[in-house]
Amino acid sequence: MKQRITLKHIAKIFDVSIATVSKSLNDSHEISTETKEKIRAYAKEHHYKPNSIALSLLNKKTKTIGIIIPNILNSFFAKAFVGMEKVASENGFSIISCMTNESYEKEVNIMELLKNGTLDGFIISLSEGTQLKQDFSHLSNAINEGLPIVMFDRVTNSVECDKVIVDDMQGAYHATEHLIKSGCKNIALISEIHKVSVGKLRLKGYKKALNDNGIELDDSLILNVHKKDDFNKLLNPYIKDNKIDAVLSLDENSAIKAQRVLLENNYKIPEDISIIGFTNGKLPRFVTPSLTTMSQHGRNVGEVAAKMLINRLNSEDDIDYTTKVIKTSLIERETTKRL
Amino acid sequence: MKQRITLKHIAKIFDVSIATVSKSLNDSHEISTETKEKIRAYAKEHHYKPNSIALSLLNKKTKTIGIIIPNILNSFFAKAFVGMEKVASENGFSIISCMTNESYEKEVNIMELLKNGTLDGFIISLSEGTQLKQDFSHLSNAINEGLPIVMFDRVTNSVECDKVIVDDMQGAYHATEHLIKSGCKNIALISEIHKVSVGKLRLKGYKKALNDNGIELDDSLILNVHKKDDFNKLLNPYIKDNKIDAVLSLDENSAIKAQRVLLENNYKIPEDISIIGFTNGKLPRFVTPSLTTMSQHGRNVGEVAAKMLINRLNSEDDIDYTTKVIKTSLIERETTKRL
DNA sequence: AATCTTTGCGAAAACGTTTTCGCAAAAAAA
DNA sequence: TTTTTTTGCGAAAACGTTTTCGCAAAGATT
Repeated sequence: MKQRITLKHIAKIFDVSIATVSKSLNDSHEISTETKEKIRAYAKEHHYKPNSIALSLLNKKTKTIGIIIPNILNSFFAKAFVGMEKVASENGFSIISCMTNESYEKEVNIMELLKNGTLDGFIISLSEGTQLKQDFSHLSNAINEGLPIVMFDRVTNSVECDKVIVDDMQGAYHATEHLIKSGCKNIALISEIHKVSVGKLRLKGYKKALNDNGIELDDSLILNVHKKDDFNKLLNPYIKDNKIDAVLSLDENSAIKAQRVLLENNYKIPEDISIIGFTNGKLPRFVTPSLTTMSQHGRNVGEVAAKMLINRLNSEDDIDYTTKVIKTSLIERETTKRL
Repeated sequence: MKQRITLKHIAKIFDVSIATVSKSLNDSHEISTETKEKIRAYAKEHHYKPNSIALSLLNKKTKTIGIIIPNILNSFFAKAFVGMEKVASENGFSIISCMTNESYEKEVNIMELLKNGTLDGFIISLSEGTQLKQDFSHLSNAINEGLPIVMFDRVTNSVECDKVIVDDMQGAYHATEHLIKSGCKNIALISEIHKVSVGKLRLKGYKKALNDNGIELDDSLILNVHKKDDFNKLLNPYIKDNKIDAVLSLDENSAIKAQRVLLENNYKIPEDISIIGFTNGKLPRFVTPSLTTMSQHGRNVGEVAAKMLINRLNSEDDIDYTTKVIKTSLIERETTKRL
């Protein structure tokens, strides 16, 4: 285990000061070409790399951003993460990442931990726990301590900062209207995410679309489910009486789960019943029949969020906070009728 | 944008030296209770947090590990990542993560960049590019510079370090044998990953199982495919002549793609043809019929890898390098016949 | 009253880097 | 030759922290 080479080492070798070495490596005009060349040659040969910790301490900048997401196994977050990683890496930033597993406590702890100087700023999507508790002081504290935040997807109005959101309401509205236009009248809404902001907005879009199209809202068609729920049981009452002719799922999984149950009950899709889901991962594409979904363009969301943060970090003066809205788009596949 | 509070600030407030402040906050017996209490109270009130950059510089330890994976959208890597994050966070380590997108250049660049002192060690799964190029000097350099590495899944014998691998050969052997025992004789092998170590090992297992069970190897049944290939075209020759009665897929996607084509061609699964895939993400579980897969226990792989690295980092003396093998297990679902 | 011990604190070094400023020697100009 | 300018380099401070050592004052022991 060799010692890492430092300016001091090199200085000793050539019997010069560390200042001279530093300046040589930075190609300062203060140093003679001769000296510069021999020092740079030596440094190169021995793979000298400036210690970035020392630089961070000096410059009070770490060129590192913290990304805090609820769960990387969710394909929307995974895609957003990929987008951020791309932009960060293009701009010479490193990424420190954390998963909150939807826990408020983990979110607070991890942020407290990372406020210790290792980071220049945060990109975060709120955990379910945080959105339930409605306590955002860990976020405002970070901003007060000089650490800018970009919130994406799951955001809150209670914190003033840059935001990147998906037009969830509009997306759900669009999806619902698409179902209506293709002849569906009894559209069940299934959601595992009724507790988070995003879920609420999508519900709003669903309701508005029904209303605008003269369909009365039937509360019994709104199913707020949990991850472990048995979809067979859940859907049974509706299937028995042929009560529904479409399913709009607000999250990644429940559309697929519903589809399974419907297929098992010999429904023809999309003839008897149409399905639209949210979040466009691999799943909807590969399932049979392939699932029509609203794409939230996760990668794009991530790219935009990272750009916003990096812009702010790179700019001298204060920029006004902005909120960017990424448009969803409907990816038509086999679970909906063509209009 | 407030200044972050430092020892110096506090020292000035109470007109003491920074040494006194530091000692007070660390509850040193050298300082009178009175002084300690007032300083600690003030520090707490003003949310003082020691600057970890300064500490890192002092201790030459960053409590941060670098995780380098080809692609987080692959569910095996995503799961491994989750496992690592869990273990790291439990042990007070932060994670800096990077995706190579299978590129040798990106892998080298990112490692060079991160060798600058920000990290205590690496966990890496080699990119396809690196496995093709067979140039591992960026890895051995890291080790020489005192940065331990744990390699997982895609490893190489050319670098001596800790490793966590899946028993790929045994897994493929097991899967193949399972197909044989359920009556299959013409088992097609489809692989998108023939270029990487893991794919080669699995192929070996497949061949050995055939051999051990007295089935002659038919090279025409081995299909090395590419991500963008059209599976319809690809499988057409085999379908036309009913040439195969089973498919063993070595990667995450091709089993699903093959299944689609087979279903479209009115094969009954598993009666006419059985399918087994590798990598147990959401996809195989949700697809209809659900897909029998070899689980590689990604989360477990990740946990073990992180533990190995952290153990090494936390221990004073040199530990011998070890390689841990995680056993795969067959998850029987609907694409294989029950034995 | 003289000595020894304890208590409470500060000075300074160390981690690795960049940068400002000063200064001597060499080169150029007078 | 004397003065001015340029060239080449080093000393020192700064970033924020911990820790070792030294030292004075107070307290305890003779």
